[in-house]
Amino acid sequence: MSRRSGVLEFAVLGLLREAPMHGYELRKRLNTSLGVFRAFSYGSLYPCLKALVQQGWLAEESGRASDDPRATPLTNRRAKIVYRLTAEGKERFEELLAQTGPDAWEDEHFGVRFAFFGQTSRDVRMRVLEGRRSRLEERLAKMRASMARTREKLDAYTLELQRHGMESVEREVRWLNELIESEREGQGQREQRGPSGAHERAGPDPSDDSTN
Amino acid sequence: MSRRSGVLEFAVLGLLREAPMHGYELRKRLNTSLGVFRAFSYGSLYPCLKALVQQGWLAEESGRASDDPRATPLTNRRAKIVYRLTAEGKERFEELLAQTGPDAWEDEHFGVRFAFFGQTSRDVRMRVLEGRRSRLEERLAKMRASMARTREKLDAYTLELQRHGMESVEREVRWLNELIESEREGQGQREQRGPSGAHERAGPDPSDDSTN
DNA sequence: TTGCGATGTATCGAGCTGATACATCGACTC
DNA sequence: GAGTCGATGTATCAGCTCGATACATCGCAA
Repeated sequence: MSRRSGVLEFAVLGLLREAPMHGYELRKRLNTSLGVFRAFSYGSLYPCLKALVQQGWLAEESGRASDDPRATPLTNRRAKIVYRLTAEGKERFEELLAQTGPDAWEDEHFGVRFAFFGQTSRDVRMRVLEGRRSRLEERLAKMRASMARTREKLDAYTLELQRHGMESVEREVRWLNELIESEREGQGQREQRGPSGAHERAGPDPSDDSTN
Repeated sequence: MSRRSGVLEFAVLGLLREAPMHGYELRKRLNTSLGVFRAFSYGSLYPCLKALVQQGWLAEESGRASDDPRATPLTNRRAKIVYRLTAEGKERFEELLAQTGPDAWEDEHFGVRFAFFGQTSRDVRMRVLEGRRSRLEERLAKMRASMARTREKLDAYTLELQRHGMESVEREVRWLNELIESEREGQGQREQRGPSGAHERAGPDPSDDSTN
């Protein structure tokens, strides 16, 4: 339950806060909603769920189809194990939400933190966004220094790769700037639940309205 | 030596092709030159080096500072172990370079492959670039479908995260398009060693000319 | 009724990371 | 010249993650 699985813990608690769920669905949500940046496997998820139950933050609501007390998840006809957030788990999540330490803006954590921004205060959001931005600016500085140092020695393709990498980071900084600006504008007004139209762009192609 | 370490193997062979090096320097190069996308730790590198020596692709040129035959890396005053590519290793690298299978355009491999584009033929470059592009377009299609399916159910921040993620992928596709176009333009002309000015942008801030 | 893909829980080997240990070197300070 | 500090350099390990896989049921369609 260290660095990486801390993210998983956070995401699981956050998702279960909205509604009880079983492992399979939890994993699907993780890898679609939040999963553009992160992917988790069953090999991580199931042990994590067990650990969270152990901690008392989750409770199992075994949806047994059979009354047979001998039934186990393997022998039982259909053994969904539904997980529900306990009061302690809710507290734990609030606690994690309020944390704005450096962990919150590292690559591994930031995406998931952002996905749950709607459940926290603007103070916290601002701190995380600004922390992330300064983290990326540090990285940019290093990349620039490194490129200045090595630019002559490098292959054209290697250079192009570095250029593209740097542009990606620069782009993310611009994105953060817009978000921060958007949070600032919201100040004093009603407590709003999202970035205020920093991007008013068109949605995905409406011809693709598959409900599949 | 499977999926992931295959990347490390490739990168090590490629770097040593230019010049013999010892582990420490190898790792520095890995995490600056190619390292915008990937990072490798000693825990991966040293075992990999040993395995490559085992395979006969690398040879150790122990730069012993002492003549004492009892000297080991630990007791010796300064035990650099310089690795050199053998003829077999060179062959192996050519073989890997020529591979254009699906592996070559997955997230883990593509960056490193690209960094060594200068050492391969345009045919191979085209296949890898186009493979990568279609891979990303698949992903885009899935993301669009997923967004169309869930857009109403989602929090504004989650949506914004997905939007940003999708834009990142779209941006990479545009980059690939430019590169492919650039390779096509080079067709028939001299075998050129890099992307032909798809990006003529200014370099990093020239005020930062630290030689450090 | 047979086959297939989605749903669902669970485990394992292989591999990677961050931390750490140990040791030397050059440069700097006091 | 003694002490400190950061860079250089090799090496290992606990802990964690992933991809693959096993097993079982369900719904559906040919």
